[in-house]
Amino acid sequence: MAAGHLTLKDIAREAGVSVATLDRVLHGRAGVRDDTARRVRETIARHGFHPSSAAADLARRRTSRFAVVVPDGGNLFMQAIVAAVGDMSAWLNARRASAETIRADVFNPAALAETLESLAGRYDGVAVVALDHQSVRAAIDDLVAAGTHVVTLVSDVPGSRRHHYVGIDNVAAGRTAGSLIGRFACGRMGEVGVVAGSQSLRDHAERAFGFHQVTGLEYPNLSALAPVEGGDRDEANETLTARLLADHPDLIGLYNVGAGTPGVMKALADSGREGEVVVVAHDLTPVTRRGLLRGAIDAVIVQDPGHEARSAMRVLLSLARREPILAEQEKIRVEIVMRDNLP
Amino acid sequence: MAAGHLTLKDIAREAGVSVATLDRVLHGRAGVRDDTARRVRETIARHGFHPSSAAADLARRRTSRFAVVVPDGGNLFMQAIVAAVGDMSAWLNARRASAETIRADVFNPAALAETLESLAGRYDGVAVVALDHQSVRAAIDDLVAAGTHVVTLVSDVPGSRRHHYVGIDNVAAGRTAGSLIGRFACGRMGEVGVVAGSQSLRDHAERAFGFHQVTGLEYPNLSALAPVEGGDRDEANETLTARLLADHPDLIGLYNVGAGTPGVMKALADSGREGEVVVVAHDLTPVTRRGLLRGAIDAVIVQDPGHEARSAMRVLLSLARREPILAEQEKIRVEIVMRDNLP
DNA sequence: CTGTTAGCGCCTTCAT
DNA sequence: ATGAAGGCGCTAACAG
Repeated sequence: MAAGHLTLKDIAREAGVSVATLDRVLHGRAGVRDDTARRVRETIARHGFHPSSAAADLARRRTSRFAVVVPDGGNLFMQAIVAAVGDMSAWLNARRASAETIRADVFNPAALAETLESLAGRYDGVAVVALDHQSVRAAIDDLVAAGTHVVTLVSDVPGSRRHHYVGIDNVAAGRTAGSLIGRFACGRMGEVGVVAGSQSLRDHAERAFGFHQVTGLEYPNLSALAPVEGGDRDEANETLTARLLADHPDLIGLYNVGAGTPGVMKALADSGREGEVVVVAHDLTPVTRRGLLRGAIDAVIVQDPGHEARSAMRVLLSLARREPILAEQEKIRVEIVMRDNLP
Repeated sequence: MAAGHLTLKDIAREAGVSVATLDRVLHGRAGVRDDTARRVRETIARHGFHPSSAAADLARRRTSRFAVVVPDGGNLFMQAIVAAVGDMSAWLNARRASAETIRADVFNPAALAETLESLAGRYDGVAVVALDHQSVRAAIDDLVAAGTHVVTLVSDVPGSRRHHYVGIDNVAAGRTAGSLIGRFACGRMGEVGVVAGSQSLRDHAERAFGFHQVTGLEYPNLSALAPVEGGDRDEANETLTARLLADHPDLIGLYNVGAGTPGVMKALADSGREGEVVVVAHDLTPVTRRGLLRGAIDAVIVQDPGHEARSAMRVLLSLARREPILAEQEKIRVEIVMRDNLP
């Protein structure tokens, strides 16, 4: 490991070829005789040579335009994603890349698909908070076919040809919520309410599935109710939760699968049963944060929106530059946050 | 946000100066009249201009050598850090930088200090798993004074002049462990054993502190015992844990603060009380992973060694390049891992 | 105080 | 199938 890093020229000279040939080998381009290529590769390997990414980027003079498609009228979580993307503009700019966020009606498959279609050709990469639906899947496949790199963000579209999914394993998140409520219930007998945004959102459905899986199999003392859907809206969630509490006097747990936690907490507080009911919710917001601190919420399942936004941008950039992506680094974890490990 | 990114030349022309002057302003170097500088800065801001980092890196032709100082005979966690550093070599190499790992006797302040001293001048940056001790602190300060960038890794030395700490808030980690055991104990009355590596390791001491803080204040049903020290060794921990279990028939919880979890689990299994005692440990290893899966361990507090190693390298590189570091991105979280969110 | 200019290491035509 | 040579945008001498 000496000083003065080696350069293309050094390796070329040692391999007895020109830098052009070396470059061809380095990038697997055609036009090199097999044995020449072999000899060159051997020299590269022997020195553990890696071309300077700075020089490569400079010479390639490639610029990339990315789009981030998020729900319009998004909740705090989505706003955090948008903000994080904005915070990366300087970073992207220094790398001759840029990102724009685009609002779309994510609850409307046709509209979302149309928005995606309209992006073809105008962007080198697209990150999209997607709805898992036929037409959306088709739109994603079309984009990919047109040469655009696509990553799904937060909510995946597994059947599609998207290059990468940036987000958590939502079934695992739901299972985690189930275990948490199961443990915190301490063997008490009772029912557990599940409030979701919409079961047609893949992430919500998967969370609810994981949740029921664990409570059903491992906590016979608990009976998890079928999810009610409030569209992630505070008022709807408040009404639904109030009804849940009224209808089930022995409700001992609440799992809020999506956004709209303020509504759930409001109804719980109004019922006077705050503290008696074990509550698990998703995502850190001022409301969930306060809920944790005063003991009204027992745990929050978190996926860091900043991590996700940055990961999406890094992945799109790597795809554009044809660099390998570090899987380990890009994996988004299901985090459990309690009062004591609040970030 | 049009296409063809702007360049130094463009901005210089528009501001009516040469690229040299622009460069001076851009890097806050002296030799520019105030009003010229102001005018130039205005032009830069108006265009949201960011110089191409690729071109800058290339022109600067700077190479950096980093050292990562880790405990010799390290445990699995330390091995993971070393492995992660190794995995970054290609990445670093492409950026004209390199990292070597150096073993040191971390439990011996004098030896560690001496190792650190010996690094002065030979490296541009040092990441060190430090022992919080006078002589180590002095060695760090000397390194910094000599112009070497220093980041502490995993265990901090707060009084020192290190540029950055890469690691978790260990008091918070201890509190989290306390809350977890408190909740999982479900109000049962009893004692909780605390096994540490050494109270003279700052991270262990802080975790134990946070743990006692929470159990003492919020779980009157629990009485946390004073920490016993097994030096992170399996055999010692096994002996200590066996004694703990024998001496305290009403022990209902165990918190293993450091490494050596295999010893603790062995003793617990042998006592036949596995499953009755709530167990919280640190770090994911094959043993803690298996413990979680079969229910012998209730939760594991995790700091991702891969994240930490990468963060340390990124921070050292940013320091060397005089780039700002993204605090939000470099913050290491206290993660709670249960069976269901095992990564 | 300000401007000119020669590279940095690689990629990419264009010749051969 | 291979080589030669001109940039890419920025930095750092060196002039003025």
